[in-house]
Amino acid sequence: MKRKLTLKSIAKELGVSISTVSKALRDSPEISEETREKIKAYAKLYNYKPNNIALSLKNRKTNTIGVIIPQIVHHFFTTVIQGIEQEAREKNYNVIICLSNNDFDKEVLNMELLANGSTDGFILSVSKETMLKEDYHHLNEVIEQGMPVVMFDRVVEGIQCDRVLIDDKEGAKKGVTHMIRSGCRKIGIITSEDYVSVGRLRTEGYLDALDDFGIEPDDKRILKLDNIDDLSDKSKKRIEEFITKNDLDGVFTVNELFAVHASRVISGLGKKIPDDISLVCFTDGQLSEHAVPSLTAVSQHGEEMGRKAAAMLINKLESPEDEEEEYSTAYIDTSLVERESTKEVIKR
Amino acid sequence: MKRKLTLKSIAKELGVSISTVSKALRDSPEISEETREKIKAYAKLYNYKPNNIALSLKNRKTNTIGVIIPQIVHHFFTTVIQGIEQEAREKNYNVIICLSNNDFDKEVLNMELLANGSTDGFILSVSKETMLKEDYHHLNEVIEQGMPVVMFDRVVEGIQCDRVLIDDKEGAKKGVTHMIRSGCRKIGIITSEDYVSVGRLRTEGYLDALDDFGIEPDDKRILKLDNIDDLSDKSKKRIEEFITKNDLDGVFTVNELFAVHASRVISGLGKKIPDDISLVCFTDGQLSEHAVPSLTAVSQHGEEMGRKAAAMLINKLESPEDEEEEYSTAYIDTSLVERESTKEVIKR
DNA sequence: TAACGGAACTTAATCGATTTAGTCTCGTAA
DNA sequence: TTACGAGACTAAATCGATTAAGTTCCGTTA
Repeated sequence: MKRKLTLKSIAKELGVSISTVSKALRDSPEISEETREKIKAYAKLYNYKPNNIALSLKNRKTNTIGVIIPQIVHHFFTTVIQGIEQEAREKNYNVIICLSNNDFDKEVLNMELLANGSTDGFILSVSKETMLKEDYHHLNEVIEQGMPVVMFDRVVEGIQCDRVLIDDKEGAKKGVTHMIRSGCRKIGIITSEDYVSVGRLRTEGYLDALDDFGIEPDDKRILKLDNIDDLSDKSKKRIEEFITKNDLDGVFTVNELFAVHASRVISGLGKKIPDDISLVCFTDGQLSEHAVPSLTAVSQHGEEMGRKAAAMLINKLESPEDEEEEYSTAYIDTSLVERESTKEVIKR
Repeated sequence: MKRKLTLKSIAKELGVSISTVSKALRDSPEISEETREKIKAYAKLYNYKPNNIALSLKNRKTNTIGVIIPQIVHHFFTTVIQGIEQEAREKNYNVIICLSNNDFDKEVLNMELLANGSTDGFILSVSKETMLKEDYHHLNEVIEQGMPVVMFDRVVEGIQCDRVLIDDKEGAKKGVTHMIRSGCRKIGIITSEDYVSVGRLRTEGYLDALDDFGIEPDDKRILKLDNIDDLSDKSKKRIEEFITKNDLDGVFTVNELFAVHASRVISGLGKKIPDDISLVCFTDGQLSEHAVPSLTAVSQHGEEMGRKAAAMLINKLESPEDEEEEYSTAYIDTSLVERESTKEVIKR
C-alpha cells in the first residue's frame, strides 16, 4: 500500500522545509527558480494532491454543499439533484446528500451532523412532518451559525434564506387553460389538502384558469387527497368514485400518479382519452412520457431548479461576509408538454 | 452571528487547559469529578459539538462514503442510493454522491477529487464509457492508496474489490420460465449488445429457461439494442419491426422502457396482452407498476443491493488493517412480481 | 526528613496544509 | 570596515481536535 504524499514527505525527500515546498507549489516568488522547478517536478512525478481535509480545516471552508431532501426515489427530486450536482461541480463544490424520509427527527439529525464542519451551507426541501410541526429550530440554528440555506419546492415562511420555487399556480393555470382552449368546459381537478403548499397553489391556478374563461367553479369537481407522494388504496378508490360520479370532459391532476390512475379509470369506463375526457398532469416524468396514452404534462424543470438553488447558495457562500444580508425568491417557469391525452387547441 | 464553540473557547472561558476540556468531555478519570461536571454542564448548555473536519484530520478517517454512479435520474440507482444511505446512517457514515453521467473523464475526476481525503472508500457502478475503454487506472490508484472499493451492478473484472451483483441470469430465467409455464412457447427477448454485462447475462438466463423446457432458441427472436439506458427513435423502430415481423406469444425485455414500448406496439397491432402476447420485463419500477396493463416484472431489490454494498464497504473500513485481504462477490436475489401482463401458470 | 506515588492538571506533539515572522548569507554602498 | 537590504530559506503559529509526556502539589511511608 502506497501512502499518500504530503508536503512533509516531499520536504524530507528533497531536503528542504515544508514551507518551501508549499510555497514552491503555489508559485511563490520567494523560492528560487531552481528549487521551485525541482519541487514541482517531484510533485508532478508522484502525483501530489493536497489533502482536502487539511485545507478545509485551515481555510474553515469545506467547499461542500449539504442537500437534504425528503426522498430520493422520486423523479422530480432526482432531476433537482442532477441540477445541483452540475452547478456545484462546475464551481468546484462537492455535494453531500442526506434523506429525511419525510421524518422530522431525521431531518434535524442530518442537519446537525452536517453542520459540524462538514458543509458550508444547505439546500433543502423540508419534510412533510416538519411542515406540519412548524418547528424550524434546526434551520434557524445553522443560519445563526452563519451557514446559508436555500430552500426549494417545499419551503416555509419566516426563515432567513433564499428560496427557489416552481411557479405552481401559473403552471396549473397553463395546463387547465390548454384544456379549456381545446374545448373542455367541465374540468375536474385531483389535488391535495391545502396544507401542502404545492397542492394549494396548483388548485388556485386551476380556479384562476376557470375564472379567466368565465367558467363557474364547482366544489364537486375538486378532489383533495391527503397524500401527494404516493397513491394509497384509499386514494385510488376516491379517484374512481370522483371520475365515475362526475360528468367531466377534462381532468387536471397535481401529479403523475393521480393522472395515471385517472387514465386507467377513464379507460375502464369505456371512455376515450382525449376524445371524451382530456387529461393533463403536473410533473413531466417517466410516467407521463411513457403512459398509454402519453400524458400532456406541466414540466417543472427540476434540473434548472437545482442549478438555480446551487447558484444562489454558492453566491451567498462566496460573497463577502460583511455584505448586507438580502434574501430573494426565484421562480422557475413551467412549460406545457403536449402529448396524446389532450386535443388540439381550437383555432378561431 | 454566533461563532461555533471550540475546545479552546471553552477552556478559555472556564480557565482550564484545552486538554482538560477534551478529557473531561470524554470522561477521562484523570479529571476530577468537580471539574468534569463543570465542563460538561457548560458544553451542554452551549451545545458543544466537536468539529468533524478536525476529527477527520486527526483520526485520518472521514466516516464518509463516496458513491459514484452513472446517472441519478434513474429509478434503480435511486433505490440503491436509498439503501446505501440507510445502512450508512445507521453506522454513522455520511454519503457523498457524484455523478459520472456515463462519462469516463468525469468518473476519473470525481474519484480523484474525493480520494484526496474526502472519503474513506467508494461504492461505484462504472460508467458505460469506462467499460468500453477498459481503463481502470483510477480504481487501481485509490485501491493502491488503501481505500476500499465496492462495485455494484455494472462491475468489471480484475479489480481488487468487493462486488454486489443482481443475479441477472437467474432473474431473467425466472421471468421467462414464468411465461413458459403460463403457456408461451414463442418467446422473444429485447436485450442489449453483449458488452453490457447485464444485457449479456439476462440473455443467457433467457436461453437457459428455453433450454430447460426443451424449446429451441431462434436468433430471429433475439433483438439486441445498443443502448440500455434510454429509448432512442432508432430503438423504437427496431422494437416495432421486431414485434411486427415475428410470430411471438411472449416477450421478455431487459428493462422497463423496452417493455413499455413493446406494450404500445402490441396494442397498436390490435393484439391483447396477455391473451395474445405475454410481456415480462426486468426492473420493477414505477413504469411496470403503473403501466396499463401493469407489467409482470423481475424485481431487482435495489435497496437491498445498496445496503449490502454499504455494509461490505464499512466492514472493510472497520476491519483491522493487517487482516488478510479477501474480496467477495455478493448476489442479490431477484423476485418475480406478477401483474396484468402475464397469464396464470397452468397447473397440471 | 527525604523520597515515593498518585491525583489533577498542563504542555506539547500530531494530523496536513498555509502563512507570517524570523534567520542567514551575500553583495554593494557609505 | 560596517551596515543595509535583497534573496532564499526555515521556524513557528494556526485551523480544532486528541493524547502521550511532562509538571505540580500533597499525603504517606521508611
